[in-house]
Amino acid sequence: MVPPKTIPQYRRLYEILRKHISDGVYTEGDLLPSENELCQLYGMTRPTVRQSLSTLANDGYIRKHQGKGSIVHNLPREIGILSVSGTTSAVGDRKLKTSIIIKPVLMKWPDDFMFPLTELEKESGCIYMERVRFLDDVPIFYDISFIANINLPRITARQFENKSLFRILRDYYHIEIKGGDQRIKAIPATSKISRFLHLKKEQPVLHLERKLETNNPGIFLYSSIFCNTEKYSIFGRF
Amino acid sequence: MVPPKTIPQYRRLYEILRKHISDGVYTEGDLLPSENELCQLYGMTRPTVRQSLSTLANDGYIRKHQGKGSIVHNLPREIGILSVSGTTSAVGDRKLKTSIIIKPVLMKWPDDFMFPLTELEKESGCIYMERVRFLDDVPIFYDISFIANINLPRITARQFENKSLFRILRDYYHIEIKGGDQRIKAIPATSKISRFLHLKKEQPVLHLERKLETNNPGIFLYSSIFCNTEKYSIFGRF
DNA sequence: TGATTTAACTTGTATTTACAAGTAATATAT
DNA sequence: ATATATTACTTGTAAATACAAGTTAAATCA
Repeated sequence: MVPPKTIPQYRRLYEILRKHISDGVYTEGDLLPSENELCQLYGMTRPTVRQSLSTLANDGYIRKHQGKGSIVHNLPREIGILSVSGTTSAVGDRKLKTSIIIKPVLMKWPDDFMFPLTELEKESGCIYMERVRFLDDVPIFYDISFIANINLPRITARQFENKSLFRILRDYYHIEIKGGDQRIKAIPATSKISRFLHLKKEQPVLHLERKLETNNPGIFLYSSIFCNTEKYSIFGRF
Repeated sequence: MVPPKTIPQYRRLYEILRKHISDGVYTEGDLLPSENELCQLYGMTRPTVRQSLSTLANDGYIRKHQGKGSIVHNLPREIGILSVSGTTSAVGDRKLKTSIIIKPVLMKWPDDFMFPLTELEKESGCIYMERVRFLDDVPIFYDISFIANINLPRITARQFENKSLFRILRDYYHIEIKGGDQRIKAIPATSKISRFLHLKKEQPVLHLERKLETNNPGIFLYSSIFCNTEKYSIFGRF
């Protein structure tokens, strides 16, 4: 479905080590093999290995200490669900069940949209959808997503039930999320939000407004996410 | 006060470019000089220049596009105040005025502390302080800070009025913040919080619980921050 | 003119080499 | 036995080099 790309070596090692950490091969506090050992083990040179390790450190999986080594720092993502920095960690996503509130529809952009739009985006209209995501049958996220209707044929006809929006975009349209900005606020739940998240009205919810960048320079994915943080928190690293 | 250290070249270039961006020498959307040009301009090799640029990209100051170049992305930190990822950006700190609620005092750690503590930390007791930070005379942050009382002679006697806690720690005790974890929640304001942040009781506030790491492996700085996000948001990048 | 190819850029990935600086355990001297 | 110095690790910084891959604009061809 997607053209097979050659994965860079440093990325390969990154994925291997990340998997080992989340699988528990290495656990909290463990010392990773030294950079030179990793070079030998995986047949790479040190700069390449270092690129893997610095990405891992950036995403919060390890801490590097000069003279000591790389120490595993597996913060409890499974509970924290959503990482604020670093890759949007599909880790926590595994346990999330998604239910579609409004299937993808084509519509005009809202007036006073949360982020400024380019002319191209404005005149293209947007694909709109609403979802609620559950953890252990408790609603945690109420997501509203927007994406400009540019080069997305038949997207409103796709099956979103089991696949994430990210996967649909990647598999059918070769659109990959590369990063983004977000704003975070605490707001009182509106009646709509409280209904979807099973909360009382006016109860505090976390509101994230995100602009995600893709490998296609003109195409952004916008989302407005309301989180029930009564039981779970959002994690971040810096 | 602090022993002068040699600053790495890549760090030097990072600071120069960061300053240029926040000073407006380069503005949003501008193309930075190419890597090779920067090499010539500052007499470094490309790997060194690239290290500067990737740090800038990580902190959200630029976006890199293969084949195009590095594009300035100066998100409005001045309004956003506090960055969630990246260096804790003293940028926004400049405009913040601090008022001390409780001067640093030595006390026992609270029971049920927000993060697990080491034995050494527990038996050392903690330095405790409370502050409120204002932007344009509007209270934005209510900070509660904890730090283990290890190798911090006379800290309770220091003048905190104009200096940030970070600066005190760095200048007098050679303690540098290297990174950290945080949890984010939306909670209703308690009466205490609402008083300090000039909000109504039960109004939503953002609650950040942070564990900051220092260059001293055993010493962490903990803080519990309550944010008034009515007018301003917290920014993040990922 | 208009479409296509080419060339000249840009950043991305990777190797090799060298030395600096921090850490920890071992060996040595007192 | 206790400091002190050495040594053998670790990661950090930096250079020089090469080619891959994406972008853009100029040159070429129809």
